[in-house]
Amino acid sequence: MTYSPELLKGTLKTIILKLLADNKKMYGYEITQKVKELTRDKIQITEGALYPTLHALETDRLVTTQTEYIGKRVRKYYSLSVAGKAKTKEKLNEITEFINTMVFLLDIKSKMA
Amino acid sequence: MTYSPELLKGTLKTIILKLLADNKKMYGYEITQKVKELTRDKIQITEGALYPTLHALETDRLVTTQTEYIGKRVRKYYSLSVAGKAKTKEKLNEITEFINTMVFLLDIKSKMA
DNA sequence: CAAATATACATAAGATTCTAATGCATTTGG
DNA sequence: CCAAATGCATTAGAATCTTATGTATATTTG
Repeated sequence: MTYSPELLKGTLKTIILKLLADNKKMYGYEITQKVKELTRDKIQITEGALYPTLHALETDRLVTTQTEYIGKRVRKYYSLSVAGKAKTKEKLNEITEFINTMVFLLDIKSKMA
Repeated sequence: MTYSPELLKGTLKTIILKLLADNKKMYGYEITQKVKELTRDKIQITEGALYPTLHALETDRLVTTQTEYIGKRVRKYYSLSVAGKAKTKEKLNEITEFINTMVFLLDIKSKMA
């Protein structure tokens, strides 16, 4: 990871929810690869963080799952529930506000449009 | 705190360094009040997080300290060392890159300059 | 003027959330 | 054929917070 890993803390759940909102259904390994690809290797989700988080989302009924077999190998797909979609909006609003606050507080110049 | 507290994790050291870069010398309580004021109460630094972090910065020689007495009450001022100034730049670059990555990944509309 | 609030430092227990390590099994590519 | 990739999962330990507690002085307010 390029960043100090502690910066990522608290953002993982939101990242997963956002990806599921955009992609309807994804499995764990696919999520790690998608994040790696989208961030050009800058964010690498570790399995020790990913799976417990996915299980927590399931426990909280924010996602539903369906297991498929690709040959003999299992693949567990995750999809947002209705509650999950609401939670995603909530989390995205929260992180947006947080980022705006940090940008102001730290006087960050962005390269973005 | 308005945000989920876990979002703040990893940002505290950078916030403190940035304030010290802008203000030459500050004491602990002053830092908490300045952050509260600048973020309109959205970020409240707790003492349990603040003082250990200040002590860690001192241990790492990123800040120097001087103690003053206001009447009988002690006040411990912190100032950036040369190494601390370099570290501040480093940390600000890191968090800037991180925020840019998150903005892209989560498709956030930011208010960045 | 007494009591509440604010100022100012500090530490400790416990919660949360991650990384690193480990484990198991299947599939693909050179 | 065998190393790397795919795919799931758990656990020990690290890092970084919150909440609670402790101590003391100064100021504001009813």
